[in-house]
Amino acid sequence: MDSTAARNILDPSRERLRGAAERLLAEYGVEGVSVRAITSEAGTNMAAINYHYGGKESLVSEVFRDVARRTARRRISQLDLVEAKARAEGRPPTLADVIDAFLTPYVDEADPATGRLLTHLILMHRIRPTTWTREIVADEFDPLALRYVAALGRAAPGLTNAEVHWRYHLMVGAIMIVLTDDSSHSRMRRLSDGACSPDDRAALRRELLSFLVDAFRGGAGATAGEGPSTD
Amino acid sequence: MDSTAARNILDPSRERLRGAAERLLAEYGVEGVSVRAITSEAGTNMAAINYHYGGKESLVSEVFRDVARRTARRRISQLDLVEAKARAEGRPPTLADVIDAFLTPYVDEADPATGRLLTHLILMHRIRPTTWTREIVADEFDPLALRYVAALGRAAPGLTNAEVHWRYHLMVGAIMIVLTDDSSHSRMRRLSDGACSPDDRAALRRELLSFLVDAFRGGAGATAGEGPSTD
DNA sequence: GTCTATAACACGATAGAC
DNA sequence: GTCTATCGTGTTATAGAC
Repeated sequence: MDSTAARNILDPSRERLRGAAERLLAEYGVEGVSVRAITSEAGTNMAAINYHYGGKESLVSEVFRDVARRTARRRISQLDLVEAKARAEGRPPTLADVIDAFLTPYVDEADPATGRLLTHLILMHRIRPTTWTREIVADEFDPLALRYVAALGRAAPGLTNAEVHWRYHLMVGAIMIVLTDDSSHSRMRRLSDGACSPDDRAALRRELLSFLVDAFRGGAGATAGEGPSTD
Repeated sequence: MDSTAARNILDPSRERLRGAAERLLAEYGVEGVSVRAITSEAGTNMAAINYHYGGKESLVSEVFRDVARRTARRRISQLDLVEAKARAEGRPPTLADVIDAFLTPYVDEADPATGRLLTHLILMHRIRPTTWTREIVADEFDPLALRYVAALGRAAPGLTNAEVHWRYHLMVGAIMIVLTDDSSHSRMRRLSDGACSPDDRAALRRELLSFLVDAFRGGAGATAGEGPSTD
């Protein structure tokens, strides 16, 4: 058994392609990565990508689907956790509990590449939706979203069902923008003269949480009356 | 003077290229539109794009810069308006006034293409920042952002300077996500079973405004105390 | 100032040897 | 299962006629 054979058994080229694609996609995005770059990073030849996956698109969609599924699972189990805890204490989960559960898989991400792939997928889908981004979002995130919308609705009884839906999406947008503030050229750091930085994960979590809790709680009675004065 | 000359005087190929680029970029995005498509739409030959603009990138960056500048101007003048009105009434602008001024150029956009170009620019910059997206955002939007941050800070005295900065960016994210919910495949409509739709511009404005007013007012005293129960 | 024609290159996909 | 070599198509950029 020569060394090539040994390497291939331990880490066959199919898996190496996946790993390479995941690394490169997180850094450069779909349009920024060629099959040549992937196969070169993986140490295989170009044909391998078509042999194992049937084409670039299948490979990247598989990578993104996996990331989406992984994150959705973490979010679901996080919600299970806070709901079980609240039930054990004989109270409904608070708004902060639910929002925090939603945030945790993003903010606590040990592997930053996962977060980047995820934001990349979602923003890509917003800019130019394709069949495969639509399928991934619908398959992997729709059930998750419905569970959270239900939980948020219970925790914010002052909001109508439609309001909770609107605010769920607005929440996702807020999270996306702050997670994609490129830390080496952070716009927020520049504008705030250093007072805010996306690298400060504790602050990020704290600010997101308080912003969102405020945003979801407002509807619970406190807000009536202040419209723009032009009304 | 033949008809070609007449057409060229009234609408020279340089201008036709700009118009074509603007239309196509709004619909298909930078990576989705080729030089061939632009020149074909403009009724010129391929070389014209290099002759007049020096390349595809220069053309698209010029288009995006113009859109950014146009929107920034509208936002600034909208803020001037509410500040003047408030001053005339001897009161500071309310949170709702300021946020509504920020929203208006997006939501009331008569030309939907402008809004699409704008969200496209911003999300593109988030996914894969390039030198030219960075320059446009910094040049055209930074002064605007600082003015709004200052106005928001005055209207929400309960928030620290850093909190206002954080929330400004979170606000932008919320706006972006809801403005890019593709109306022909709206995720929000699907998840809410039709209760929310991005086509309902009045609802969009109303929900955005109430969400954001709640989010910015929360810090003004009402929020202390409710952290996630895991604290 | 505008056009045709084409250069020079990068891309993804594939055929066929091993 | 892996490789080399190449095909066909796309891209931007440019040279040169008018």
